Amino acid sequence: MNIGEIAKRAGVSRSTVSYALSGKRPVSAATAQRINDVIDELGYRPNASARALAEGRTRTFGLVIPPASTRLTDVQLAFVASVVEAAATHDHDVLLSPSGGDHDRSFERIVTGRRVDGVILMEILLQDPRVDRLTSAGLPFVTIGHVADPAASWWIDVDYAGLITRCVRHLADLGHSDVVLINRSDELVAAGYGPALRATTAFAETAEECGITARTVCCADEAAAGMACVDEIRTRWPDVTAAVTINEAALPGVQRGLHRAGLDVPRDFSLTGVIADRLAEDFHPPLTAADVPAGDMAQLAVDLLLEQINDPSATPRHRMFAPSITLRSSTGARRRP
Amino acid sequence: MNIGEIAKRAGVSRSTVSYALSGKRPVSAATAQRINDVIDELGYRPNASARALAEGRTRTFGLVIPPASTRLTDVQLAFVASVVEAAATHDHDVLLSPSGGDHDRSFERIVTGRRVDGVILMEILLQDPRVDRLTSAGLPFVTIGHVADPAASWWIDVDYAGLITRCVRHLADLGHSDVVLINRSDELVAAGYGPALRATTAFAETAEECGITARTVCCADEAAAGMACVDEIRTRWPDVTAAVTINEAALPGVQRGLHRAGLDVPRDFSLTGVIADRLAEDFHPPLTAADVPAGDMAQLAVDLLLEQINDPSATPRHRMFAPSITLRSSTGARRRP
DNA sequence: GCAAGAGGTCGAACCGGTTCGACTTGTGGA
DNA sequence: TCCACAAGTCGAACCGGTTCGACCTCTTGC
Repeated sequence: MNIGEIAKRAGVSRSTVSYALSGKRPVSAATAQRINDVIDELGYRPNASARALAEGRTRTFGLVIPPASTRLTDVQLAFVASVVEAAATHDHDVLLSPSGGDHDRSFERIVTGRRVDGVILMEILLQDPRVDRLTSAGLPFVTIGHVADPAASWWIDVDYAGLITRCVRHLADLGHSDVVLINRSDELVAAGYGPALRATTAFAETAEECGITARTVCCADEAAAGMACVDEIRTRWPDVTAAVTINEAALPGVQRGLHRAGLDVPRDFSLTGVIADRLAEDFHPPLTAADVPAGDMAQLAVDLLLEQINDPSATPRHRMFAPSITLRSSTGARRRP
Repeated sequence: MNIGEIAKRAGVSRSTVSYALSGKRPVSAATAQRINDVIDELGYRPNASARALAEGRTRTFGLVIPPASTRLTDVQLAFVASVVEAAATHDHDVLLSPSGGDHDRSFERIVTGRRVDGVILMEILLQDPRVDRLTSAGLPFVTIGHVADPAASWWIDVDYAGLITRCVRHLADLGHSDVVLINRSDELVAAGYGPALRATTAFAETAEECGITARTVCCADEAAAGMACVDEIRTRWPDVTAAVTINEAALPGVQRGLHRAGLDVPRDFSLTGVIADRLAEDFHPPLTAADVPAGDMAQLAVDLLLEQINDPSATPRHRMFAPSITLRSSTGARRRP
């Protein structure tokens, strides 16, 4: 069931079979027909490892996901699924590699072992050792989020700053004068996670511009933390009447915390942020939020990666996504007591 | 940066380098030292494709997931993450393949191209063409869920029948006499999705045994359907006071539907079923449910697959998981009107 | 003192593809 | 009529590893 067997049965040489399959050199119609008949009869498909070895490309991408310990958010999950789908349309496969934590062996294996032609890195930090590693290994990659020097690499990002600005303005327009940003975890902020930093800055700036009071709180990526976070907000800043969040995973807890505190959304408290559309719609009430276009981002990430693989000397391209904010029903005018 | 280069610099033959690396034949301490020095200096790692070609094994598993269009449930997501992690501890990688929809090219590529040493199949049907395909290709595989002839293949499953039975008895003990099973989608049931069928049967049988009235309704895997489903239940069978579900994805909608109908859980309506623990805990109120041990299942799936790969003639093994039901606060005594 | 066997190393073959150079044959233009 | 060139095919080299058989040397046991 290898190419030699096909060649023998079709009465041609191995190279002719290869050319018939790839079309890189002309093959007579009669020969091609005979070869195809044999292939169909035997259900032959070339061995991927052999092909990869000879061609020097594996037709596989690596997708580096956050470690399994941190549960994937809805946006991330949608992104992963879409990457696999987009890769499939280009006849490529996707190798998963959890990163951070102890799983750096997996990352190393993929990078050094030449298992993949390129890598998509999720959740990168402003200073990310994995980026340096890929650069020194000369392996094409696209990051979700950008690093210190935006012009030097290929990336896709969400304009967190712009979105947060719009969320804050929206709340200010509704009359809120004390708002809080529910950020992602302390550790992530400390590690230099771009979206968290940009959100913080934009939040503070826009609040000042609108003349309203801004508070910020970090919250681990889990429901329990979200609940605790609401308690913290209530006790530290009882005047806060609205929250903006980029922490999807904490949302169920936030919701529960508000409910337990006897606060109705949006009557007593407004809630908005950057949230996957499916999640935002599933909430009750449905959340006014910036819907991250995970599918489009995945598609583009794959396209950029392929572009880079096909032309290693191409100049880096990138793209900032600025999704619009969808008005649903979790934000409302501030009630004047 | 290939094995020949290492050999040259260390002043030995390529085979000696190979043996030094694999330990399959003894190499003198001095030689080994020299080779390792060179390897460290150059940061050499063997090319995965070449190794796969020579060894006849790729050290990669295929994980066949439901297509991207159907959003993964929490249990499924946890399972995927755990499979990747378990594979990593054995120095294996995981190739993702969405299947079921149009993406069977991806499945075919993985199977026929010998890209993987074995496959883990999620969400299989009682009659599943992919199982036949893998069998005829002679590729080791483990299924999550079992097929018609349980003794003939390797699988892991959750004892849906047993769990549903316990859920129903639990509700019966609490005094409920009209209960409904919120099953997964019509299509899945029609396609012969095992868990859905077993749940249906067990539900009906246990209800009869307990002398209570049982209703069953199918519900698509999404929140909106869950909400519609509650409406349907309320209008068709107003006497129903409790629900058992195996449909995680519909839960947010079910919850919202109950809330809109003015029903408090568990005061007016009890809710239980087979649900990922994290999801059950994040609900309000937290759900009394059978917690599917996704992590353990993933670990075992990987172990079984490796066992099969290492000894293709081994007799099939399987395991039925019967998680216990965790009492939380979504079930309560039926209120006698 | 010698055979048996273990330790250590090498060269060559092999895994299953792709690709290059060369060869043959047929065709059209000068 | 002859040449140039395209079409069609083949054999060999190559990609980067692993593994087998053979060889040499040094112990060890009888």
